[in-house]
Amino acid sequence: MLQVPHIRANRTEVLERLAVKGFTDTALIDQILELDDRRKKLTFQYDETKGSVNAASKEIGQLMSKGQKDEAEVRKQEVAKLSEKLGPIQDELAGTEKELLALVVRIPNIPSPLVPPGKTPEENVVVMEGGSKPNLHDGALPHWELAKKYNLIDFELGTKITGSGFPVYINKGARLQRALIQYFLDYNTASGYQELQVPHMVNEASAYGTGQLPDKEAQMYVVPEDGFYLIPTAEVPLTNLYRDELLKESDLPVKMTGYTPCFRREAGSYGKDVRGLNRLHQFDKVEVVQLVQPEKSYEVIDEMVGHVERLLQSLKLPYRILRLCGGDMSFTSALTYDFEVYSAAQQKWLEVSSVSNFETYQTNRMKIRYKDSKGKTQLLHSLNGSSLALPRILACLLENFQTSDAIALPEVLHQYFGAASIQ
RNA sequence: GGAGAGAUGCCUGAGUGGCCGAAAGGAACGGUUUGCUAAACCGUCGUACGCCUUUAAAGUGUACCGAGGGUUCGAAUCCCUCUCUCUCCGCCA
Repeated sequence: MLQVPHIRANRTEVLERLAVKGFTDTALIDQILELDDRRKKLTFQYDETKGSVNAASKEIGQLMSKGQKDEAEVRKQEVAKLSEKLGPIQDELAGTEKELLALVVRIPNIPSPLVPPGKTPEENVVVMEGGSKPNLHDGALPHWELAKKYNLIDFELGTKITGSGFPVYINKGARLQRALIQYFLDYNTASGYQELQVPHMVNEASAYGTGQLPDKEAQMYVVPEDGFYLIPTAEVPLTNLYRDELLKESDLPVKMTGYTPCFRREAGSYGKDVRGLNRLHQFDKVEVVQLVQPEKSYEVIDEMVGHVERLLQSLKLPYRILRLCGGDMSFTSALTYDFEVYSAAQQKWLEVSSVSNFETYQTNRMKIRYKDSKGKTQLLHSLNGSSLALPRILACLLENFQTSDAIALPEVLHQYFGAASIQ
């Protein structure tokens, strides 16, 4: 969430920038500033009153120890009266703070000046296109047909044991998936990311910390009996590892990577977009997360984009990088690059990674801070990206590298997969 | 799941109603000393939110001793609820 003092100091600019994301609720901003004023006034009132009570209480203690009981009794009566005022102030203050928080979380992150204007995905800016689209032979198949032909994935079986959107990977399909995970993790750790295995369920505080709650509750699977949420991405547990931490500058940058399954309800999805591996309720993903000094985060996002780009290049997949426009980027992001790979048989681009800088939006909520060289405590910037989401990569590998009687895998995978092709 | 013990600052650990934002030791940081390392000595060593202030610093107030409530003029300390950790037993990959 945004920092109220920042909104106060830059009200006009904040509003201008938020408009890029389609946020124009000036009234909300002003309401927040008013509530914050009230909060300050009440805090002052409470502190003053409580200060008097504390001082008087100390006197009573001294009177008692001197044996002046009568005088102490008189003072007690006075202080009790003063104390009575405290309760209502405290209640009002708590109410104000709660109300304030509820409003502040409704403001999206401020888009960076790099964010192009626009409302729809069509207005995203292609900043890079790489690799080349294959010329498929006649009778080339979409990946769900290939998965059947080579017995790699059984979608019906998944439906039987769980439901649609939960495929079962079989034999070489399972092995290829494992090879990709291994390759991606190795690739990330070679760049200095620390590998972590984290829980696949998180508590409410964690889901709140990265912004899944309160807004996106409907997108998550919930275990109500234990108050847990199945993670929609490794970003949630990984970033929350540092919740409420105060880091030293020497701890930075924090670079983490982890493989996890991701669970998404995808309520409202339907149609051909969900065909095959295009959109699943459970899928595997390797994620990278960084926590860095504010002045470095835009340098770091470029570095992360380059990191993911080289990974895609190594897989020999045609890809493009989009800088998302204000209307298409997520609520919590300040700048996002999406990576898409070309699914040759479906003849469409599939998103396989999303690299974002959240600046202090997440860390303010999670209180992830560090002490800078001057000894000043300030919020870190958080960034994350996928490197990479598995199913769509798998789909593109199958489709793009198919021949009439095999799938010829890119070279980097041969060793991990244990073969050069799927027959 | 049953029984018991516990939760204090970066760590260890004292504190059972006012003199406690909190002893002591360690770590860390700064300095002095030093041929180097080490040691010794001196100093610093929480966070948040207010107020004051031209920003900052300084100053000052309030809150925080697992979380939430309660008793009291006054709570780390007493009471209630919850969460978590540890030990033993049971169960188990």
